[in-house]
Amino acid sequence: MDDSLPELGDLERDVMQLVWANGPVTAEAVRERLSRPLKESTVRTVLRRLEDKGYTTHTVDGRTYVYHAAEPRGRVAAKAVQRIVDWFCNGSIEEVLVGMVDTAMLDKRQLRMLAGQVAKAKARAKGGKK
Amino acid sequence: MDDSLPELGDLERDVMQLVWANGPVTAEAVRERLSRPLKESTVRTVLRRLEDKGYTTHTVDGRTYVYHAAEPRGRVAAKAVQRIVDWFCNGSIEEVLVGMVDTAMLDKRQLRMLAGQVAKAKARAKGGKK
DNA sequence: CTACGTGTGCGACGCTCTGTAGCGTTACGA
DNA sequence: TCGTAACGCTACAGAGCGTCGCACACGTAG
Repeated sequence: MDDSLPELGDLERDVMQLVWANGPVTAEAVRERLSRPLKESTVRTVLRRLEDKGYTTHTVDGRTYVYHAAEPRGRVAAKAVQRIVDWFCNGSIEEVLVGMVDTAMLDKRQLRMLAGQVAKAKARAKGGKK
Repeated sequence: MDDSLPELGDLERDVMQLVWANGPVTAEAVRERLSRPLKESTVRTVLRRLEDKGYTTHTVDGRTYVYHAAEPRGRVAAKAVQRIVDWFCNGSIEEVLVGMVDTAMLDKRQLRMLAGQVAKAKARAKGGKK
């Protein structure tokens, strides 16, 4: 698997959010929705860097680049978490999870819901995952 | 609560690991256990920066500084995760959790164990939480 | 009292990453 | 053929991090 994407800066993060939120987008589209008023070249540079880092891919429509998220948001977030767990290394996922519960990030409801998702994913995976 | 600690660089991370692993430590102690051979001043600088960032605190023993982890590892990891969830913002914890399950980071067993922890924490919290 | 060793903080330098652009180039559409 | 709209490339300044050297205290042996 293609793991461990490089970290992102603030602007890059914001842009990714837009990419995820508004389906495939063009540099212009991103620029328009950005809170800060930036030059197009700036946006393009960011988009390109994002692609270099493996966060996006682009297809060409006429002479316009259309950027797509390379991976769904949830997956990327999961990888980020994965990395945390990794450098916490010896620290098992459990340790982190416990920490989360301890910090009241997770409550019973979410856990229940999670269990449901697990079951679903499990079933799905049984069929066609590697 | 004092949330959101600054991010750490590679060396800083390694040092923190040592601090967590080997109880309170002195700069010398850290230096000795570090994989890379670094000058003491380097280690001290890192330790100091770590303290600035709020990851450690120090007490003085004679004229030697003894560094302690400001927060347990699990808690810090949880906060890191929290931050991911935050900048994923709209993205609820659920989304991330689902991503984890999807990436096979979490399996049923861990979920079950987690549920247990939740219950325990819940009970404890019932008494004195906000 | 003085000189030495040990532990400390501070300031610095080089490198990489990130935000932010300007510019030169190229391919349609009129 | 020319103007315009995209694009990529190169640049540049500021921040963060890894790495130190150096000057300054303080306790202790002469």
